[in-house]
Parts: sequence; structure tokens; C-alpha cells
Amino acid sequence: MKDMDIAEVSRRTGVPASTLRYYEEKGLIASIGRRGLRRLFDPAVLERLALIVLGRAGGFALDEISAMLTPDGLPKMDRGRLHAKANELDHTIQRLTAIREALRHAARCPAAQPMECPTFRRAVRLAGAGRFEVAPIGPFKAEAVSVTRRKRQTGDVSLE
Amino acid sequence: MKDMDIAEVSRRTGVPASTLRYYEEKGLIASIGRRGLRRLFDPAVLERLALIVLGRAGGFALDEISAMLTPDGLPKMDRGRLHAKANELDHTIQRLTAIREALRHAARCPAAQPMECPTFRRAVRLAGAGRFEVAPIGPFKAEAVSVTRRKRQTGDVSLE
DNA sequence: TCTTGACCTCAAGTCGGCTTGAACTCGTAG
DNA sequence: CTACGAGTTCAAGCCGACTTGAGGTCAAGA
Repeated sequence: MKDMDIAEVSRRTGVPASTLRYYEEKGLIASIGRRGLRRLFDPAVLERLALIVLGRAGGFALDEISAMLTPDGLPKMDRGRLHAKANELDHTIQRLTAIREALRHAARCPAAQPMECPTFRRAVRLAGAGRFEVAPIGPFKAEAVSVTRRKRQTGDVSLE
Repeated sequence: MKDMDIAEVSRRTGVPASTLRYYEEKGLIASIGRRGLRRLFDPAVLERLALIVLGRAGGFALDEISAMLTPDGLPKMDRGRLHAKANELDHTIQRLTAIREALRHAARCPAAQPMECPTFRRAVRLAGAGRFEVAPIGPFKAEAVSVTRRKRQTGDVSLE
């Protein structure tokens, strides 16, 4: 397969052209040349984009992702860091699982006030546990920053 | 226990005072009155905040959260919607799990180019699957919006 | 040759969730 | 009585990840 133009890359990855330009600007992908003004991409960019999309889906920031990718293949990251990232994800998963259980329980539980239900409270507690140590997903980025910027107060939500 | 001022609520929940004011402004919490200018909170706000924090940790937007909370206890949401939310979370969890496995595998696998490793490719595929149907976490909010705004191209990353 | 439409650049806008800063108000300890 | 410090308001700023819009370019088909 020959070089592709931006439209084709977009079509084949589902990533909008504007985003592709943005990624190029950020150094996440590179075009291998131009035809006139138009970017030309090597098909290998598809794999790279698959990895980028993967990372984004995992809640990683673009900066983190580019830190994991060499100009060509994958891990510029040592095994240790990869494992660390995996563990991060693991904590997130546990947290989300607890929340899911809380939700399911709330849907099932007869208690009028869910907070009076021990099971629910337990789920809430689990979900909250480690809240501030865990690598935050998405919207928590800002919060994580603020944690380092100004010392966070206590960090645990007491329920009485 | 008596009414608390904002500092105490903050201390006991770990939520910054500025955030508490912001939440009040958004109608997520309410103060029970004032002493002079100062807000007074009923201790019940602690539970409410626990739930809000829970929701945030689950990647829910503030709007969604307030849609789940009655002025007092929890679910204004019917069981169906709670289950739907739980399922949403479930998909997210599956996606994250696949990504975690991809990461772990990348750390372990001897293949120089991880994309040449079938196991890795499989994980990538799994992680990507349903990418655009699934309720997005955090940073994907914007993307989700854009999905509805302008029709997304194909939606699957082909690796040919 | 001319037109067209896909692509380009650059600056600015958007969105959510907060934080920050300036200027002000009070209850309370001294 | 007064000063202090914790609280208040309001507008503005910030961050990440993009999107949008205006105005420009250019390869290829009629």
C-alpha cells in the first residue's frame, strides 16, 4: 500500500483530520512528506494511531503517550514504567468496579435512603479509598495537579 | 453534631472550599443558612458529598450526578437508569482491562515491535472495540459530543 | 486553461471543572 | 474598640484536547 493522504488516514482510523494535524503538531505522528501542500502518510501511521487511540482510551494524556512511543514502534518505556502504568490502571479499574457495584446495589436495594444501607456504604467507602493516591482518569488531572500545588486537606471522606 | 462551616466540611471531605462554593452554585449541595456572610452546612452534606465524589470518581459529569440526586437522599434515578449507568461503567472497565493487559504484555513480550505480536494486537483490538458506543470517561466527553455533532467516519481502527 | 474541492495555516473558540485574585465583610479575641 | 483572620463575591484565568472559521493554495479533471 502506498502513501495515504489525510482523508484516508482519517477514514481508516476514525480520527478526524483536524485531530491528525493536531497530533502531528504535537509530535505524536509524522507525515513522510507532502504532495504540494498536502501531507502524505506512511501506512505505518495507522498502527501508531491505533496505539495512540489505545492510550487515550486508557485515560492517558497525550504527553504520557508520546513518552511511551519511540519514533517508530512502541515502548521507549522500560518494563518497569509499563508495569507502573498497568498498576495505575488496575487501581482505576478497582475503583470503577466498586462504583459499579454501588450503582447496581442502589438499583436493587430496598432501603429508601441508600446511605443507610451498609452494603452501599461499603461500596462508597471502597470507591473512595485511595482516591488521592491513584493516578486519576481524565477530569482528575486538574485535581491531581492541584494536589501537588497546594497541600490537600485530609483526603478521606468521613461519613459522620 | 451541629452546623459546620465551610472549613470543617472541607476538612472532613477533602473537598476544597472553593469547590464547595462551586458545587453550591451549581446546585449540587446547599448550605442550610448563614451566620453573617458565612455559610452553615448541615452534617448531612457530608454524605451527599461522599456521593458526589463517588460519582466524579466514576467519571460522571456534575450534571449527570445532580440528575441522580434528589434534594435529600439518593436515587431520583429509576432502577433502569442506574443499571444503565452501571453497564456503562462495565464497558469502561472491560476496555481498561484490555488496555492494562496490553501494557503488561508489552512489558513482558520479547517482540521488538509489539505490534508484530499477536497477543498485543489482540489486546489493542479489544481495547478499541466499542470505543465509540461506550460512554466515555473524562476526556472523552468532548469527543462524545463531537460524535453526535458531526457524524463520525468509520469508528474502527483498521490495522489492515 | 480554468474550476473545483480537498487540503492547508493560524488564530481563536469551546467545554468542564475548578482555581485564583482583588476587594470586601464580619464575628471574635485581646 | 479594634484588628485579625476566616469567610464572602465576582470576574477572570487555566488546562487539555480538540474544533472551527477565515482566507489561501494547488493537483487534477472537464
